[in-house]
Formats: sequence, C-alpha cells, structure tokens
Amino acid sequence: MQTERKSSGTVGKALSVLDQVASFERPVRFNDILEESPFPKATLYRILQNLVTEGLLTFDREWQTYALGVRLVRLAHSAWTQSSLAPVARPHLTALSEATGETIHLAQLDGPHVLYLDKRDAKRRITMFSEAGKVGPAYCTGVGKAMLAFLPEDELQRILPQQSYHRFTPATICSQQELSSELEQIRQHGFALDREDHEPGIICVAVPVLSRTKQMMGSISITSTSARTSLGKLKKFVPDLQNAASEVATAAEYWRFPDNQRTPEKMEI
Amino acid sequence: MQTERKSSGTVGKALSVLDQVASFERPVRFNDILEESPFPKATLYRILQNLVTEGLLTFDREWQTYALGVRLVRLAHSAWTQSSLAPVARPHLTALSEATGETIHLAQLDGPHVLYLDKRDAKRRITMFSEAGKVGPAYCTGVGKAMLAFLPEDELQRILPQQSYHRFTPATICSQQELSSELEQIRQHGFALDREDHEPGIICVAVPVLSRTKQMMGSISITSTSARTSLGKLKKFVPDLQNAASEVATAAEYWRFPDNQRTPEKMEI
DNA sequence: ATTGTAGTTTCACTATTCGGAACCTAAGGG
DNA sequence: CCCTTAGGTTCCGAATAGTGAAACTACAAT
Repeated sequence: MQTERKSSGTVGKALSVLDQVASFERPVRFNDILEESPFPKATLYRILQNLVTEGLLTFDREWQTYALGVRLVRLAHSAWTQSSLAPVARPHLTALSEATGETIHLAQLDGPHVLYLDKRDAKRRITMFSEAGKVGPAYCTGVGKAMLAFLPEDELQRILPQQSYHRFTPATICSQQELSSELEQIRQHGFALDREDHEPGIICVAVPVLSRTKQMMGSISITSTSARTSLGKLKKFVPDLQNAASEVATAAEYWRFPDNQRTPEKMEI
Repeated sequence: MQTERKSSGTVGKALSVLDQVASFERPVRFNDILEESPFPKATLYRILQNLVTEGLLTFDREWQTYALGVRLVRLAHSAWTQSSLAPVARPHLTALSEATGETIHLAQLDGPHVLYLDKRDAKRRITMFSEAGKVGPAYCTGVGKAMLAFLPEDELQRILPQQSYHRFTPATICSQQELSSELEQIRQHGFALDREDHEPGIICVAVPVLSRTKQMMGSISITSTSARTSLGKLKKFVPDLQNAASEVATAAEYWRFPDNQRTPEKMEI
C-alpha cells in the first residue's frame, strides 16, 4: 500500500523517509527505521534530524522515538480546505445521505490509490478526521473505478500497472485486462458498481465528479450492504448521485474563482 | 500567523514554499508566489516543480495554478492517528462534553501556536476535519496558556518572544511580563482561565495534559459564553477536566507501548 | 575487561541545488 | 508589423548541501 514515487532529489528522499515512519503505526526508534531503509546509517540519521527540525517529525527524547509531527495536521487542514472537493461537497453529501439513508463517500485519487476525503454515515452523522485521509485500492472500489474510467488515457496507462490486483473476494477484478473492459463499461453507463469487489457484503454505486471541461476531479458513492439492498435498487440513486456530482463540480469551479469570471487559458497541445 | 522556522537545508526551503502556498486561501499562480518569495525566479520554479512531482502540490494546467496536494491529507491522517493525543482522547472528550453540555477542545503546541486537534460541540456532536488543524495564538487562549505554563523553562523562553501579543479584546494579555506572571499563577492553580482574552464573550477553563514524567503533552478546555455562564461556574468543572486529562495521559502512554512495560530510558543531562 | 548494540559525529568526496541571464511565448500598443 | 511587457521556462558554471565509510560514545550484557 506504499505509494511508489520517483524519489529523486533531496526532498523526495526526505519524503520517502517520512512515508516510512508513517507506515509504522506507532512511534519508532532509529533502528526500526534503519532496518528497512535503503539509506546508510549516517544519511538516514541526518535526514531524520532535518525532518525533526522542520517539524514534520517529532522526536521523543524520553523514549527516543520518532513520530509524525503535528505540523502535518496544519498543512493538511489547508490542503483539505483549499485543494480538495471536500469543503464544497459537504452540504451535498449531507443531503444525499439524508435522502438515501445510506453511507456516502467522497474520494479523490492520490497517485494510484483512492483517498477518502469525506464520509457521511446515515446513522451517526459524523465526519471524522480519522475517516478523511484513509486510503484504499482504486481497481476494486466503486469510487476508484469511477475515477479511473474518466482519467485521460496517458494518466490511466501510468496508473493501471501500479494497481496491486490482489483478490479480496471472489468478485474482485484481478487483471489489468478485466479492469480495462470494466472501465469501458463504466464510461458508457456513466457510473461504476462495486459488486462486493473489495469486501464481502458491501456494494456500492459511484459516479465521477467532472468539471465543465470534463476533467475528472473526484468521485462520490453510495454504499450499502447486500443484506439490506441490492445493486438494482442502488442504481435507482444514480440520477441523484449524478445531480450531486454536477452540483459539486459547479460549486468547486465557482469557488475557485469567485471574483473572476474569466475562462481558463487555452491548454497547450 | 506564519510560523517562523529556520529553513536551512533543501527540505526547509521546500517546506517554506509549501507554507507560503498554504497561506494563500486559494490556488495561486507562479507570479503570486514569486512576488512574496525570498527566492529568485529560477529557484522558486524548480522548488515548485519538485513539490509537484512529490505530490505535495498539484498544478492545474488548465488555470496554471498551484494548490496543496492531497498527499498531505494522507500523511496528516497518520500524524493525527499516531502522534497526537486525539485518538486516545476522543472518548474522554465526548464524555466531558456530555457531562458538561459545553464545548470541549483538545489542543497541542505547534511551534509557538496552538493547534486544535479535536473539538466536541455539545449541540451538534460532530468533529470535523475542518476543525482539527486550525491554529490559534497561545498567549491569549485557555489551552495555550495552560500549555505554556507547563513547558520546560528553555522551551518557554524560546517561544515567549515569538508570541504576537496582539490586543484582541480589552482583557488580552499584551506583554511578555504580564504573560509570565499569569503563567506563574496557572502553575500554582493547576488550570488556566480565558477571561475573554481572545474573543469578547468567550470564556474558558483549560488544564494541561501531563505525562507521568510531567512532560506537557497538550491541553483540554471547556469553553462557553459569558452570557450563559460565568468563570466561577466554569471552575467547578476543573476536577472533571483534570480527571479527564490524567486519563488521557495514562491512555496515551499505555497506547504508545501496549506490549511493553519497560520504563523510559534515563534522559541525558 | 570484553563484546555487542544503538546512536552520533567527522570529513573528504560528490551530486544537487542555486540563480543570473538568456530564452520563449502570448498579449497588448503604437 | 514590429516593439514591448509580463508570465513562465531553460541553461549552465559556481556554490552549497548531501553522502556514507569509518570512527567514536554510551551503555548493557557477558
């Protein structure tokens, strides 16, 4: 589940160490990191020191452990507010959840993975930090497939081989070929289905959020259990979902340039 | 409100640019950044490119703008989960909020600022990503003063001069001297008061979360309005607050080393 | 005393980064 | 149609920062 990025440059190396620390689920000692690090002792040591002085990591002198620093939380707050669909989508997700009584997800792509940015649970109406920020696979979730299907060809070709194609359930799509044809279907229908691909008993419908210029910005899904409902019934919500998605897209574009009605510059190529 | 950090090293420079982009409240063009950047054109350009390839920034080719990347959200999720008090404090905050019917905050220090990590509102029982991650001043908030008071002397001396001492209300503490004596009071009483220091009509009591070794880990507060209650009545909650704080501290320490009862190593010096 | 383990520092070497200047466009003006 | 300006991008020698083997410290166990 570790994102593979070309970690060229000093910043990249630092980031890869940061990711590594993040991948442990609790504070770690120097040696724990060293053991699975590609960097030699001295180099790793210096990188860690840099990260600590930058506030991206904290070092607990008492236990001699490193952990992610809270500075990240502040940056993420800005990221969530300014760069994700989450703030503008918020009311629409709430409305959807109330209208359908089911769980709603908002997701965007982070490299090859799905990153959940918001969630609305019909019962407990609560969005938690601990929900936003979670990652999941793209090739076998409704939100993931909906996004992949509407990605520009070149980006798609870069991302497809990076999927793990792990079989979670008997229904999981486990090859790039199968996925490609599924994506073609999705493109034609305009929505994606999760037929218990990822978790047994969990089904969902998802639609992409597309900008006026057909750029894929994220996706929204309605999730339920096969015990409570069926794919057939879930499909009835597609118009609502599409409606919400297009409203989110409009709101997002309007919000980005509220005081400015100029059209975007012509794209090169 | 920009955190001042010694941005030595390549990573530091990159981070300072990242902070700068974050400080705008919407996507920005190259020149917007350049205008208030200490870096020359070419350097800034390269740094931005690095940040984009690392996924910390996204570049919107359509509008030619930079914005914070969602990768930060993922990292922050780990930070929130693994390094802050938030996950272990969660149930205690809920309990406090239900017992008192008032708003509860959980905060930690991020450099010289207060960083809010969780919030429980008595009415709408909802913790939002948009709340966690917010920053505020330390010298004139309950949570801030409670934390400063229990900071080791050397750290305190580093942080005190970095406060802005801006006068928000007639009751705001506006000098380092006044603050120092207030902190002494707080140390003696064991809790801090916000007497409408920051916002008119808003009052609060706060206590620090202290580890077994008396290290300051964060703080918890109960906030209300002077219209609804008084400082005198809020003080009645101090025992509950202190109780919650010590339970959070214990839970945090237990959680860090669940399978491991060894005592921390002796600190040097 | 001896060996081992975890963490820190040194320093000659090297790869990155720096940034002034030149170079592209595209847009606007005369 | 050429000139100018502004936003953005590329070059390349000089300057800086990063690298990592090895040596060192501190402590614990043998």
